[in-house]
Amino acid sequence: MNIGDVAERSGLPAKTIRYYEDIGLIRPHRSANGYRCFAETDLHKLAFLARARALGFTIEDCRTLLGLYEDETRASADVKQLAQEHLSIIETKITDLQAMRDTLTELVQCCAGDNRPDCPILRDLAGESDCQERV
Amino acid sequence: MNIGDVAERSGLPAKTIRYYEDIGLIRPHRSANGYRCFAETDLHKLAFLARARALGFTIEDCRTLLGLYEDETRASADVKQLAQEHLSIIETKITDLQAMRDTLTELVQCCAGDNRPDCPILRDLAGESDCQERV
DNA sequence: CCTTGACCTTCCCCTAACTGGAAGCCCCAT
DNA sequence: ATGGGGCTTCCAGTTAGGGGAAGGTCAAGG
Repeated sequence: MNIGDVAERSGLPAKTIRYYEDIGLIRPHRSANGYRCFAETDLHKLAFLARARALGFTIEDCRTLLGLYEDETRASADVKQLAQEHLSIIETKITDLQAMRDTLTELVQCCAGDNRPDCPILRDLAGESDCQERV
Repeated sequence: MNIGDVAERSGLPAKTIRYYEDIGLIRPHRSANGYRCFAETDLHKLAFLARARALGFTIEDCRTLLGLYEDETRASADVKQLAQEHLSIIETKITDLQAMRDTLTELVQCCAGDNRPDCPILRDLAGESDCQERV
């Protein structure tokens, strides 16, 4: 398979696949003409990577996960721990974003949104918090 | 004030403050010795930026917000719209992260986490989804 | 046989928002 | 005058690729 084929079948852009080779996540063979030549196992790895990335794992996590996947003597505890650490990072991000969302929602609700300059959002950013004197 | 003072009072690292000058968000004066010399208004702007950044606004949003803040003829509708657009970006991120969290949580729960190699997390990533045959 | 277009290659620069570090000047205290 | 801390600029690196240029390759059509 050429890169275009695996790109289509894995759902990853060709650029991304070249990048993954660059950083050593995959090692496709080369044809006589210099083209990358992908085997089924390469495609399988790329699909693995695409799923792991879609779950938000970093590239380095993906490298570790691939290594564990190929290591028949792995302990599932190692995989689980990696996933749990990633999970807690995600939960932190969710919490942070929810705090932003809550504050922003309140500010937006307080803002008239008309053609006058008076704006509680700007007042809040400027440190003169009011916005209906929230307790 | 020197940069160390405004750094402490604004809560922003000196590096960040220099960066903000670099990209034109602030324009502190210079003392005879070449040191940046910050006025109260500069400190005020930095605090404004720090709050806007903490709410997740991009630097370019911050630039716009600062401009609106200093424009006495602004319409609060412009501020509100910017905030609403940002809010919807945040909500999208939250939704995406929650989907990741839900999937990961399920996978982690299915994984024994012992010293055996069998692992539903890796099976899922490899495309052989099982994990208690979720409907 | 030649050309055209699609595909492939490498290479380099660009992103956001900083952070780290090196080399060197300035100021104050001892 | 010397030591330490603070200040300056500049360069490089971070994540995970994306955009695009310059050029090689292949199959089909005229």
